Formats: sequence, C-alpha cells, structure tokens
Amino acid sequence: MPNETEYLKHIAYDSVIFGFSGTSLKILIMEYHGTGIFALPGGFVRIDEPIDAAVVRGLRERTGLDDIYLEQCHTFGGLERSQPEAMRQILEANDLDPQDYLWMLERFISVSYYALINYEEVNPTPDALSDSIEWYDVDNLPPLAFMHEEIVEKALLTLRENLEKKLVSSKLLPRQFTMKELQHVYESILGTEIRRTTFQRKMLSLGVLERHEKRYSGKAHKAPYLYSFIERE
Amino acid sequence: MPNETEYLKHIAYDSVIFGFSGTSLKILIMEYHGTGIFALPGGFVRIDEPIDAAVVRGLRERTGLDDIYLEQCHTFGGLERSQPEAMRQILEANDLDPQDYLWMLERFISVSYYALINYEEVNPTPDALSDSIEWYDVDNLPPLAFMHEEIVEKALLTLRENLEKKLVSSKLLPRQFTMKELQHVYESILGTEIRRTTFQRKMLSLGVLERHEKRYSGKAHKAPYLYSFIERE
DNA sequence: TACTATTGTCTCGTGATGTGACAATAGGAA
DNA sequence: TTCCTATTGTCACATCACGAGACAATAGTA
Repeated sequence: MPNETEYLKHIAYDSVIFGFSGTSLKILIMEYHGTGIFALPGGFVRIDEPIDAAVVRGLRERTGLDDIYLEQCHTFGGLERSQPEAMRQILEANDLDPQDYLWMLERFISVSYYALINYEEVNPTPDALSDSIEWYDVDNLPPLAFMHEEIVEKALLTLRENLEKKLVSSKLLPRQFTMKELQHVYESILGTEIRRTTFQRKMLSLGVLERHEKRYSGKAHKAPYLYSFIERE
Repeated sequence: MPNETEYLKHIAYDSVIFGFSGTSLKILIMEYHGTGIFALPGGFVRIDEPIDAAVVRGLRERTGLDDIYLEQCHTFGGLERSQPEAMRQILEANDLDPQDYLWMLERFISVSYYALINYEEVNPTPDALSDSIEWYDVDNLPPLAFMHEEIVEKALLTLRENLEKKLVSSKLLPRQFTMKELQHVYESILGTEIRRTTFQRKMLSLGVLERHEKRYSGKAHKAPYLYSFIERE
C-alpha cells in the first residue's frame, strides 16, 4: 500500500481510458472492494517521479500495455473534490486503519489524463484496492465518486477537439478496419450522425489511409474494403 | 513572505499574461531583485484555496484588475524544472535565509494559466521579491528561468487554438476598435499575415460585431469605422 | 483641384462540403 | 439459375467558404 513518505502529498492523477467496441465509446471504471464506490482509475505520484511517468505506470498495471497513447486534459484544483468519508470507507473495507493513512484523507489536486487503447488488446486487471475494473459505455456510467463525472466530461470535450487534429481514431481501432467502423468511431466521439458519402470522401482525401483486401462478413450485401492508417515516422 | 505552513508544498502556478499594443502581442515578465533572473509571474496555493482562486489573487496583486479572463493551459509535472540554485539566489538577494525556506527549494509541479487583459487598463506592479514587472514582445523575451519558455510556448499554442473558438480578441482590445486593429490581434497571435479583404468579410459575417461611428485619425485617407463586440448574456 | 494612402465592397475562380443518385456486389430466396 | 435486398464505392450537382484582385469612396495634403 502507498506509504506517506513515498508519495507527493496533495497530488493525484486520474485517467480516463477510452476504448471502442461495436458502435460505442467506452471507458474503464473501477469499483472499490465491497463499498459500491465507483471511480476512475487513478493514483499517486512518487516523490521523484514525473507525473507523466506515474500515469504510465498506473496504466501498465491496469491494462498490461506499455506504449499507450496518453494526453493531459486538465488539472482540477478545487476544494470540493476531497471526500474524506469515501476515502475512509475504502480504507476500512480493505482492513486498513485510516489513522495510518491520514495523508490520503487530505485535500487533493487531480491532474487528469485521457488514454486511447485498442479495446481488443486489453485485459483489465484490478489493483489492490479494487474489486473490479470494467468497461462502461460513456453515456451509461455508474455514479462516480470524487466528482469524476466532471473529469470524464472534460476528457470527452478534449477528445472531440483532438479527433481530427491528432487522428485519434487510429489509436482506438485495430490495425485494419472498414470505413463503417471508422465512421462509428467518429460518430460515437462526436455524438452525432455523419453522412456516409461525405465521410468516406473526406477520409479518403486525407491521404492517410491504405486500402487492403475486402472483408466478407457472410451478410447478403457488397463486402467492404479493409483500410489501415499509413505508418509514418 | 510565504510561510511553510500556509501553502501547499510542491505546487505552484505560473501565469502567462497577454496584452496587445500597437501591432504586437506582449506578456508580462518579472525580474527578481538584483539577480538578473527573469520569470513568469507565479505563486503558491494556500492550504485551503482552490488553485483558480490563487491565480486570480496573484493577478489582482500584479495588475490591479479583478475579473480577468483566465484559462488553464497545462500542468508541468517533470523533474527538470526544479532549480534550487536559482531559488536560493533569489532568496539571498532578498536577505532571506534559504534555511528558513527549504520547502521552496524542493520539487514543484507547475499549473500554468494564461490571462488576457486590456493593455491600456493595466498598471503592472512588482511584488515583494521582484524589482520590476514589464511588458515584453512575445517574440523578443529575455531568457527565462525555471523553463518558463516552455510554458510560454504552450500558452501561445493554446491561445492560437482558442482564437476563433472563444473570441479571444475581444478580451485583448478596448471596447471599440477598428478592423485593422482587430486584424493585428489575429496576425500577432497566429504569427502570419492575413489578407485584408478576406479577414474583413469573415469577421463581419460572424455577426458578432456592431458598427459605430468613424474614427478620424488625422491621416490623409479614408477613416475607418469603429466596431465593438456585441454583448450577450 | 489634383494626389495619396487607406478603407469598404464586389466579383470571379477554386476547393471543400451537403445531398442525392446510381451501379456494383454478396449472399439469401424463389 | 434468376431475382431480391442490404450495403458499398463512386459520381454529379448545388452551395458555401475562401484566396485573389479590382474599384470606388474618402480624409487630409500639396
């Protein structure tokens, strides 16, 4: 368990881990042991560790992935987000004496990040304090502690802004995908419907897609081509 | 002087305060008493103070303005930005014993903000530790301590992204202004030249400008109209 | 009264985007 | 086999935003 002398007091990070499956955008939510408390996966920063490195460390522990696409979102520095009761509850449910972890009950500043991962490659693993870590549709989340809804909201906004600018979609899809799958990524992030023909024309004109063989789904209609993003260094 | 028990350890903020005058974008830079060290105005966060409030407090002290347009930029959480020697130098130049302010020599995480103010309304005032606080052209800054160049760079990028989205220009100009002045704001933020006719057409088509009487400059040419942004609540 | 620098506006061409049409398929049904 | 349906790839056309240049109107000067 985190120790007082090992971590920076008053500073935490929270990560909004996005994945995409079917037609919907999902994020990973943890549930703490026997408390019914849901929250974003987060953690503390070691005394001599860059914040970014702390986040990468946390992501590796929870997803098994190295080399995750990560972007900082916002830093929440208000007072209203310290919830000592919830924290106490979590500690007690784990048979830890809150008296030994007083620093965890104090005010925290939260630096939030979002991460983009390929849904298929991940096997979420809970940490010491949590029962489970599971995918939830972004528009069907359980109630979150520590005002984490606000963080999710901000992450979604930032993701939307970066959608075209940073080719976000390439990080959320498997290497090869159909145009329709790509369109679903855009639609689920933007929360709007997109006209098929316009979308296809625009994507192709960007010059970042490579076309491969067709994918036969077994359905009674024309088979779509598979595409991949052109690698460039 | 800041006291150890009063402020959160390891957490600071830095503000990039933008102003616009003539044809160039400027920011406020402080120089510490007799050290030749230049840096962005920044400060610490009180134990029970939201970070945003700490920044507003600092801005009020330095500019005399309440109600400043403020936006968070990025949080710098790396290790490379602690410069205990510079900090020691600043303390000693102020006849303070570094032994009494050891917490100020430790690692800091910096939450950066940018502020937009009307250049004409401000009378910059130095704080306890600084000799001067003065306007510098963004593309002609003195060398800055604490890797503050990086913060300025990031603030400029963010400002550019928000230029059209958040009508940034309205915060940098006096209530009434000419189309050419507005164009200079855009050009100095984007760092590029803009075609006059295209710019004028676009601004007018946005429907956010109100036209007033002409301004006679005394120069031998047609007088431009004055405009203001339409207030809306 | 002529001249100059600047401003407000228009036109034209180009490229991106909205919108609908249409032919080409993959498999199922008759 | 032949027809049928859902989906896909592509095109044509209208519309709109924007780059680029042209031009008349104007404030003060010579």
